[in-house]
Amino acid sequence: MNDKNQISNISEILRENGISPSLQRIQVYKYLLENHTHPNVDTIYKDLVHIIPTLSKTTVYNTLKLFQSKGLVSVLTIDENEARFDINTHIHGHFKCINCNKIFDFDVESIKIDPKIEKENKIIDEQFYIKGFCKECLENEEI
Amino acid sequence: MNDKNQISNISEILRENGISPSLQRIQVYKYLLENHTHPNVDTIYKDLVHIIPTLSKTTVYNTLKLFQSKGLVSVLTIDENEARFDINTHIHGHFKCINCNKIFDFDVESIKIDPKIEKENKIIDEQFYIKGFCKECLENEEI
DNA sequence: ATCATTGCAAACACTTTGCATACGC
DNA sequence: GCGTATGCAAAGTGTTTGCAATGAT
Repeated sequence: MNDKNQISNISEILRENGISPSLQRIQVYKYLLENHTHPNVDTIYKDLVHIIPTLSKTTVYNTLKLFQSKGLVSVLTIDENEARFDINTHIHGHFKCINCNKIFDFDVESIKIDPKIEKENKIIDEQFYIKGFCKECLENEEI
Repeated sequence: MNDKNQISNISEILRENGISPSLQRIQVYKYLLENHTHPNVDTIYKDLVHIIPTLSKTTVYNTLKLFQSKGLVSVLTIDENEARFDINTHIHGHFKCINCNKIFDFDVESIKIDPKIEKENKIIDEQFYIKGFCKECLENEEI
């Protein structure tokens, strides 16, 4: 798909979710689609300001909050200091290395919880986090 | 168990974990033992300052960080704004209502993840969070 | 006497808010 | 033209840091 088509696709997705597709919103969405790296606000801002020189961090915050309220993105709170963002796809887990701070996805095959929880409450979002030392850190360093 | 016994028990637990049992540390630990309410730092501080009038918030931070590093408590990052604390017991999930902000525990019967994750990395901590609307809010309000 | 712990105040970092400017239909 | 979106600057808030005072052995 060429860039023009992709942008009109994104515009369509945003419109379907009740969001008027401004340049900034399209670019933030495109960024999250293309970067499944759990970026924080600062990273998104610094990368996009090259494309939109007038971009402000406030707009990034506003946009992400808007996307979140429409269920387009999920907020990872695995990091104690700052929010990280992920395009909403299938449910998966996040592993954070407490040595190198890398966050990576992993598949979750099934989670069995007390069925009453799902029956009695309305679930909007689920997150499964694991923290520890990642493979690379275990191999490269004496921990 | 009377209070004196409990305090010497807590002292023992701390000592076993390489922590010298100061008055402040004992009281923070006791508080977490008796309040499974996922308190934040401010709540712990405000409740304990009645018992230890000279207590400072810095000490609460220091103590919790120390406990965390020894694996005595786990830090919940389910709340985007602030850390919440829980005495480390068996693994269980946390549900946070996005309407009333209450956090409650629920049983997790099993979580099946890609076995490679457990084999290749060293897991220190696991957290399973669900956000949504709780039973009471669904019953009492039109959401 | 020495080393660890406490606690005050200041600094930090992420996030939100207020408001004026600019944009889009 | 009018309502919405943007973006700057300032304020807010949870947390950390520096350092002096205190406490324990």
